Parts: sequence; C-alpha cells; structure tokens
Amino acid sequence: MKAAKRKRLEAAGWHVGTSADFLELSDAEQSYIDMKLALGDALKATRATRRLSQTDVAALVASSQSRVAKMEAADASVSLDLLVRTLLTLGVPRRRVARMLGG
Amino acid sequence: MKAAKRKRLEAAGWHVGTSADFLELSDAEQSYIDMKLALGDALKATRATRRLSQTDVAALVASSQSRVAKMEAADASVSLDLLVRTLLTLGVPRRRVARMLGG
DNA sequence: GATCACTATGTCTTTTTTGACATATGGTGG
DNA sequence: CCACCATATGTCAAAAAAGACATAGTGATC
Repeated sequence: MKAAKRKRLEAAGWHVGTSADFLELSDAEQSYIDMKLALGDALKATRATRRLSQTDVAALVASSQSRVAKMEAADASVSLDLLVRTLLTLGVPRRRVARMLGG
Repeated sequence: MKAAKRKRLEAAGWHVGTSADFLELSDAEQSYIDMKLALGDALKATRATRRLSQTDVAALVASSQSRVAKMEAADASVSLDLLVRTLLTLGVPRRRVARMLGG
C-alpha cells in the first residue's frame, strides 16, 4: 500500500495493517480527509518557516503540544474547525487557507 | 447597525440589541465567522437550485431539519466541519467548497 | 551513551457539537 | 379561517472534539 493511502486511512481513524484495506470511502469522505491532510501539512510547513516548535504554536493558539501534533498528522480527533482556526490565528490569510483546501 | 454586521455577531453567539455592539472580534475570529456565513449561504443557494427542502437535505446528509436551518443561518452551534461535510455530501466538489471559503 | 529538545501517541475529564424533538412563525391554496 | 408545507428557534441527551497530562520515541550534540 502506498504511504499516501495509508495516511488517509489512518486519518479516517482506521488502523491499517490489522484488517481494513478493502474499506471504501465515499468521495465526500475522501475529500473531507484530503482537506484535513492538506491543512495539517500546511500547518507543519507554516510552523517550519517560522521556526516554531509545536509547543510554541500551542501557546499561540491556546492549546497543547499534543493537539498540535495531532493537527499536523490530521488525526481523526481533530476537526477542520480546529485546523482552520489555528491557521487563521497564526495569521495565515483566509484566502490562503481557502486555497490550501482546494487541493 | 448594518444587517451584515448583525448577522456576523449573531453567528458568533451574541445577541445584538441587548448589550454588545462595542464587542471586538479578532481578525481570525472574523474570518472564521465569515467562512461559516459563506458556506451557509452556499448551502442555501445549492439547495435552492436543486429545489430541495431543508427536510430533504437533512435526509440526504443524515441530520435534522433544524440543523439544516441552523447551518444556513451559520448559527454559532454549527461547525465548519458540518457545513463542509454537508456540502461535500451534496456533491459539491472540494474545489468549489474551497473557493466559497476564499471570500 | 547520556542529556536535551522536539515530536508522537494514549488516555483522561470537560466542553462543544450533534441530532432529535417540540414548537413557533410565515407563507399558500382551498 | 383552516390545513398544509417550509423554515426558524429553543432545549436536551448523547456523541464528538477539546485541552491536559503522562509517557514513549527520535535525533542531535556533547
């Protein structure tokens, strides 16, 4: 299995390697997950260019290091909401956030 | 107060007319609310072109009529998540959802 | 190989969001 | 006026997501 697909499934809350590969995601689910992955990557990139640690970001957005880690991993427990609000709080303009979501 | 601003504040969970007009929202909060409003409007528009009732949409996305009404109104109790997932489920392409968010 | 900074993951408790329901409001045709 | 349909609004129990914390993994650098 390709790493990209594995990542997607795991983001959807599935643990690949144990049982589920046949699992089919609807287009809507797929897009939703892709959006989260895109924002997670964007967050990681943004953080990198600013040379901030996850702990730094957590402080800036009033959250915790673990949650930032989960955001970047597009963990199933993080919402689009949290990702979007985090990026906006970091000063990423709305327009740019929107473009990230576009694919 | 202009209707647009009123709508924004109410979406943020504030009941205008009673006390709070001086209330200041950060850029991030403002953008976040604007995004929800944009998606709410988009949902209403999408639904209109397809000539569906809120009840119809509720059935399609496995929710309730009241929640659809709140989505369209960008009620403070609806998340970006729900709006995005609803639009995607209705078949609106990811790219288009993203453009809606851009402003 | 020990220490240190950073990141990942698991598990709690609390808070927020959700769907459901009831009910109110608004419009339309009989 | 009265049914009838669509939409709006309030409340609530249940579900999901949140922040917090502990802890484990990963690399440097010394």
